[in-house]
Amino acid sequence: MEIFAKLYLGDCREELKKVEENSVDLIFTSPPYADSRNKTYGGIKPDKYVEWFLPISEELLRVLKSTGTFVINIKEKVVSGERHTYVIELIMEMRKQGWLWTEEFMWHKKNCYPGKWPNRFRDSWERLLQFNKQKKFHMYQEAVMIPVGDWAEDRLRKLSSTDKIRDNSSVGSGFGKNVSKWVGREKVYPTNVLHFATECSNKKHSAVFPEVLPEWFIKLFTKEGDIVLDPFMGSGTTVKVANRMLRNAIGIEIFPEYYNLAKEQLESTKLYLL
Amino acid sequence: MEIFAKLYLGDCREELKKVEENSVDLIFTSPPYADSRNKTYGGIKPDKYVEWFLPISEELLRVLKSTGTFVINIKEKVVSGERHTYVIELIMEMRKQGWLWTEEFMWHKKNCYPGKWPNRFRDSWERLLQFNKQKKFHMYQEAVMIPVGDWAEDRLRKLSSTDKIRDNSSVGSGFGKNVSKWVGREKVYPTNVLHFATECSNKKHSAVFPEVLPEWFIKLFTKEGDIVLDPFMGSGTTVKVANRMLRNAIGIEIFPEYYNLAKEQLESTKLYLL
DNA sequence: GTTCCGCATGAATCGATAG
DNA sequence: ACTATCGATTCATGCGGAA
Repeated sequence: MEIFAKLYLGDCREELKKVEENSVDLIFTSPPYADSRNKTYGGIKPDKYVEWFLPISEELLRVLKSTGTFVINIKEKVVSGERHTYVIELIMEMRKQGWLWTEEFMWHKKNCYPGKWPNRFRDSWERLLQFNKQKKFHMYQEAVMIPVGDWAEDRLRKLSSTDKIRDNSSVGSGFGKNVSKWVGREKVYPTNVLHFATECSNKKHSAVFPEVLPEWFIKLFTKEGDIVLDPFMGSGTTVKVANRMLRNAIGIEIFPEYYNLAKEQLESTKLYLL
Repeated sequence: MEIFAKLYLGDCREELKKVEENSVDLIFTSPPYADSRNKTYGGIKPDKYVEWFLPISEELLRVLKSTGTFVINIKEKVVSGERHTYVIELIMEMRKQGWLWTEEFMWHKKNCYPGKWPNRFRDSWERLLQFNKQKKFHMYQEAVMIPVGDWAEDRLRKLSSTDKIRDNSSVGSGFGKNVSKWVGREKVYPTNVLHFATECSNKKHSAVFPEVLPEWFIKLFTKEGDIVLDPFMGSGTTVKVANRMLRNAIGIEIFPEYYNLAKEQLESTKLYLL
């Protein structure tokens, strides 16, 4: 099977027009949060966030297959002591565009940012909003089943990325090495709460989310040969994981430095696939 | 110290009028979810939920002290394949009433209800929305500190003596440099994600939330002798826990059977206090 | 070849200070 | 009064070099 990765350098509001309608199986993305990544996206103000995003979600609605899924990773920031409402406003407005707000998954970040304040604790969770175009969509629940018992989460978390790469070819999907240890164990379906640590530490580039996050949703909502889109590619975590899992990938990134980084990483993934 | 428990039988829209304004330190409640508990509040339809709740939150705003906190345990249900929007609409509307949406805590239900559906997984989290009347409110963070993570045990135990002596002034403000700061520390502040199992005991009445849930918020937002209010008392979990923790309690319940159950349970708590 | 330890680094938030 | 910048505060993780 020939797997492609199409990368576009530019503003996704423009670049998305090049993507064919009803062609994408899964959109997984983490758009710049309000007031962050100022240099690349001009630092969207919280009050302007919905207005800024709606034209993009309109395009995403166009390119997604009717059976496809859109998963967006987002969290509202605190503005003058309050949680801002732009995320929940966005949900309301996207529904007016025709999106169905199917589910809200919870990403529990085990290693959240530290800090102490007189009026709040550390924020250790983010939203993963699932949107669909219709009630019936493709979902491969068996692909993300987990062994009974809570030890599984720990095992998965501690697998190094090299371990995962090495064994992917033989297993075809996901978490590789430890699969052998699951044989004979009873498996259950997971819940809508995901426990993953962020990848910080001193790598050359640290992504905003760990590879296991897009991996989980790619397994759940696509099969091999499907098309995965990330309109805010960043350093290309989603695209890279998609290709490794034998899904086609489309990535858009406005910032040349990130775009090039993504391209480099894809090269090494390609070599691995051969 | 004399601790009271005032229980009212009736519709909280009426009974709340009997509560003095600016008198309550913490409101902790889990209102009937849309379409559930049909017999008590007439089975509020999801589309009417906000409209139904706003007069109540208006009264709650009146009775709460300016330094007090309102915590509401709620989760939107699925209606025709979508998460309904009544919860996020409620947030928007309560802000118009003057409430500040300070924070959204996450209750991760470790043993959530079993089940399987073709297009979604088990729902294992609920929202705990924190509202306040002003930016400054009472919060006793030290009361809910938790043991430090396992990482510390392994690592700090073996710190060399030079590491322990090393002063931080020479290195600047780097937190990581200064590991010695963590020697002897056993407690850290929690995050905004709470991991509590639901109580599935075989009592006659199963509460909608475990006792540790109101306990955690009562510890965090009140001190002994303060007043805790639950306008949807149910079988009285919040009221009972409050009294046991030497906080005064006010509870309102519309359904006589629950009201009586709460009264019974309070009697035994009283005996315990003596 | 393990295990152990030093260390940088996070989608943070508040309060004070400065323009 | 309203915005921009800066310092202070705080944990958990994985990499890489050392034992």
